[in-house]
Amino acid sequence: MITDLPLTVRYALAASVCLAANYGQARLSGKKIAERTGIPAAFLAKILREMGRAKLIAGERGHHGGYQLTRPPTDILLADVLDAVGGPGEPRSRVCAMGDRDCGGDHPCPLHDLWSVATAPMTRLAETVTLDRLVRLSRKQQDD
Amino acid sequence: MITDLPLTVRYALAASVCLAANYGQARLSGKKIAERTGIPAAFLAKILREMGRAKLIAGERGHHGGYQLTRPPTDILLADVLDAVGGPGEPRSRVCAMGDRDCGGDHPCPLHDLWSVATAPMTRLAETVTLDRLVRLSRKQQDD
DNA sequence: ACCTTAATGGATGGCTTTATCCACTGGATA
DNA sequence: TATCCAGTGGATAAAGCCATCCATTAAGGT
Repeated sequence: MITDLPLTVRYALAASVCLAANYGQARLSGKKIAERTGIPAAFLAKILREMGRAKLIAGERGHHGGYQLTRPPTDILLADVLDAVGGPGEPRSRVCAMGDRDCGGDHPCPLHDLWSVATAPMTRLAETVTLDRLVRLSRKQQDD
Repeated sequence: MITDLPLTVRYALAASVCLAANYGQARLSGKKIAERTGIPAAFLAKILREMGRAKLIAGERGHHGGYQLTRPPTDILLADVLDAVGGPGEPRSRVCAMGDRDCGGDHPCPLHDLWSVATAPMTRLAETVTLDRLVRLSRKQQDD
């Protein structure tokens, strides 16, 4: 319910993992990524462009063109992917869990502390888990 | 970033706490709630209607009309407020953190377990914290 | 050179969210 | 009963998100 991510973000994550699993090998075309992930190709293309602008991936055109991660998957955090498609300068980040505009510091809203604690694991997840780890997890899951 | 709630939800929470703080006293008009919370009055009215349809609050018209909680604040969970304005039948709840449509059970996405664990505290918060508790927290915060 | 492949940029459309406004209804008071 | 107050319902509109399409650009292969 609350824990849903925008589609754009989820697609970006799926595409990143796909590229991470392929790291070191030949480039992956947008079409291939779309096939493997099931993401609508046209929309994926747009998301890949955003990730390219954020220097997270690099696209090469032409015959053996396609996309590649610009850094090894061990160096890319989920937060990097999130920033690439969500930010920078997201609309609501500075506003607290309740409507309060000047929440924080002097006049925290009643939810403030509870919320911070409850959301910390998610933030921490994004800031510590690498693409490499997701790839390894996905390989492990295919074994059973 | 990811931990943001839709404005509608945050306004609903703020209004609920406002009404909870007033529980047992005279009804609160939409205008008063708007003043106290800083929420745009017209938009708040719409949200209050939704909460009314969900039987969370009851509106009375006329001279001393206004809104009241239908149950004591000790009986209302944050999840109740969330459901009132968000649900039932939210769009994406059934889809996992990555794009995977048939994530879960047999073929969980690589993020599945990590995500479940990381989001559990938020879900738990919503399902255990009452409006009464928020009111008591806010009173406490005014003491300093 | 020409054709194919494939990324890139921008235009477009539909849907949802955010927000406002108006007409109507119901209750209280004078 | 006239009038004011205040919730209710629906129409409307602007902004953002989801998604598609097309023209352009660049690189390889023939």
